[in-house]
Formats: sequence, C-alpha cells, structure tokens
Amino acid sequence: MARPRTFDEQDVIDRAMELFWTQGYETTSVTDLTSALGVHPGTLYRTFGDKHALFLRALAHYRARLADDFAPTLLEGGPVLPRIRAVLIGWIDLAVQQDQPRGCLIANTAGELLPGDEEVTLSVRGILSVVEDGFLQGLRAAARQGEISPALDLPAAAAMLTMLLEGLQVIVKADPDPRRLVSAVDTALLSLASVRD
Amino acid sequence: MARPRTFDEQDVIDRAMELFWTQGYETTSVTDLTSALGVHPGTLYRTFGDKHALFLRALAHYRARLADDFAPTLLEGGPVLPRIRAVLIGWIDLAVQQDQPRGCLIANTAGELLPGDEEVTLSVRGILSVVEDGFLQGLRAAARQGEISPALDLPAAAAMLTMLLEGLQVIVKADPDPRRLVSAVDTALLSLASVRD
DNA sequence: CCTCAATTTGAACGCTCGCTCTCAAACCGG
DNA sequence: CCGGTTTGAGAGCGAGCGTTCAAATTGAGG
Repeated sequence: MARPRTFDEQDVIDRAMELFWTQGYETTSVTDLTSALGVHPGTLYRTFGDKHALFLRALAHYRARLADDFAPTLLEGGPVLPRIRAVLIGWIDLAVQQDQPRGCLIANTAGELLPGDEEVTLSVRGILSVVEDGFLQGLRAAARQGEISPALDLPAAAAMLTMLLEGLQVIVKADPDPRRLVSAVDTALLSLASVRD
Repeated sequence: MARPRTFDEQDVIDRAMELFWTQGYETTSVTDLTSALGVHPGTLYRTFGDKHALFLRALAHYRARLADDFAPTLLEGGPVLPRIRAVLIGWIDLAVQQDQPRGCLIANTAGELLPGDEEVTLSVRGILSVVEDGFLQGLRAAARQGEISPALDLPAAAAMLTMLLEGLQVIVKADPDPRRLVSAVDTALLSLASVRD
C-alpha cells in the first residue's frame, strides 16, 4: 500500500555493471550513474546503500551471469578443447568489437581496487574461482575423452587457462590486434594437447 | 646562477612509481605524492607539469628498468626455459612477499586507465612489447638449443607467455596462494616443451 | 474519498580533489 | 656585497566528488 517503483532493480544493476565495466569504478561518478540509469541520487542511495554497495551488487550480477553460462557451455558435449578455444576467442571478439576494448570487468577491477578493498577482493576471488572451476570441469571431461593426457595436472592447467584468459583481457586493452591474441590462444591449447604421459 | 634543487628528479620519479604501483593512479592523490616524496605542490607542478605527466614519467622509468633487466636475464646463457620459469616465479614472489600483493604496475594501469587514456595506452603498449620481445628472444635461443620444438610459432608463444605473466598479476591480487600459481606456470612451460614437430 | 506509507525529486551539504599563486629564502656570477 | 634567478613554502582556488534531506508526488487500502 504505497507508491510502486518506476524502475526494475535488476535492470538498474545490469546497466550499472555495464557502466563500471566500461569506465571503471573511480571514473564512474554517481552523477554518471544517476543520469545513465535514470535513477535519482536519493532513490539510488535508499535502494542500494551507496556507490560501493551498488558496485558489489554489480559484481554479484556478473558472477551470476557467468555461472549460468560458462561451465554449461564448456560441457555441452563433444570435444571440449575446441569449445574452450571458442570461449576464449569469444572473449577476444567481445572485447575487440566494441569501439573501445573494455577488457574484462574482473581484470579491470583487480587492477583498480585490489588488494585494498577487501569486500571487492572477496567477490573477485569468488568470480575467478567460478572461471577456474569451469575450466577444471572442462579439462576433466577432455581427459575422459582422450583429448588431453591424464598425466596433466588438471587443477594447474585450469589455473593456467584462467591466467591466460585474464592476461588476454589485459593485453587486449593495450593492443587489440585479434590475430596475435588468437594465435597465442591456439599455441597454449596446442601445447596442452601435446603433453604425453 | 640560481638556487640548486634539494631533491633528485630520478629519485622522486622512482618513489612516485612505487606509490602509483601500490595505490593506483586515481587513488594516489597529489597530497599523497607531495607528502611521500617530500616535494611541495608548486615544485612538483613546475618540475613535472601535472599529475598525469608525472605518471607518464613513472611508466617510462618502469620501462627503462625492465628493458635493462628482462631480456638480458633471459639470455645470460645456458638453458632458457628454467630461466623463464625463474623470472615468472620471481614475479610471483615479488608480488606475494609484500604485506599486500600489489601485482604489476602494467596490469594495474591497464585495468584502471585503458583504453580511455591514450597516452598511457601507448606507454603500456610499449612496455608490453618490451616484455613480449624479451620472451621472443628467449624462445628463439631455446629453439636453437633444442629446448623447444622449431615447429612452435615462436611469436605466438611469446605472446602467450606475456598473457600468462599479466594474468598471473591479476590473479595474485585476488588470491595470493603461491603454490597454485607456480604449478600453473610449470604446466604452461611443460606444455610448451612437449610440443613436437 | 481520504489516509498514509513509500517513492520521486532536486537542491544542497561538506569534503577532497588537482592545481595555482604569491612571497621569502637560497644560491651564484660579478 | 649585491642583483638576478630559481627554488621552497604553503595558503587558497574553483570544481566535482559522494552523499543527504525535506518536500512534493503517487497509489493502494479502508
């Protein structure tokens, strides 16, 4: 029995995430947020607390999206390594096709706010573990199907792929030449498949 | 025939680089700089221009230090792959031994300021090319000495190692567990050495 | 149709930011 | 010992920051 909201909370969080992703945390002012989201300061602060809390919500939203897509895509069936390659290449395309490569929200956030901001550090760590765990599940499936050697240290290989992905996101912001990036990814996967027991 | 300076310009740049590295660009205020460097605002602005210009000087200083150390260390003689491993592990140790892992100035800067800041983007791109070129020289030496297959795409492998290094610097800020990082590096190098022609 | 809780609204707060300006102090050639 | 020039010192600038608050607006319940 009160006035209903004129905005959808999830939608606002999603748009805030996009803004933080493109511009970074410090660079995105509350004024930017209110004008881009069509939400006035008072509303924003009553709904989300403050800018920092909204950012944490945006990170959680990112994690949720990732958890829904990432591991399932890798495990859809059939050969896994080409699927891992497709995911990595997809990230490159996503970053390059923008007029300005915006990289990865996680890599950007880590560079800007870690390790000083403890809450954000915990959130980023959680998201990275989603990625790493996804890769690990994919690699286990690949080992079962004989795509890679069972002698491989799979958790270590998953960590390596996670590093490759995040490193990719750093490089792409400085020099978005897709070919070099793709060939580097191919070399990494070719190497992984070359390990014999 | 004028009053001499009481500070060393290179020393100030070096300390400013440390501060930017630890805290990030936006988070480091001019007040932080003046108090930590013992240089007053007026002096700082007359000597370096502004905060942004000082940051560019710090990046150039970082590049100079890297160019002096990186490739030469890789090419000192003997097997190269263990040397590449030592360099990567050295980066991990450097990041972890601090009370707070501060990662890599380049990865942090890329996350925070790229691609919006064009001058910084150019500088970061240059530094990354120093790293990548160093790896490439190392890999060429490794190929000559039979440590890796001549069938490997060496530029692609150098790009892959650069990504691995930068990705490492992202991960270490979120979860500075050295063992997982080291095993990931080992897996990457083992894989590279496993490629046959 | 009135009531009342929750929302929208936008002005305004205190604060810190990057930066500038003025002025005295320090040095060196003559 | 003095003139000229650059330095050190630090108070202070406007602008923008994140944030708050009181008033106007809205709409469902009794």
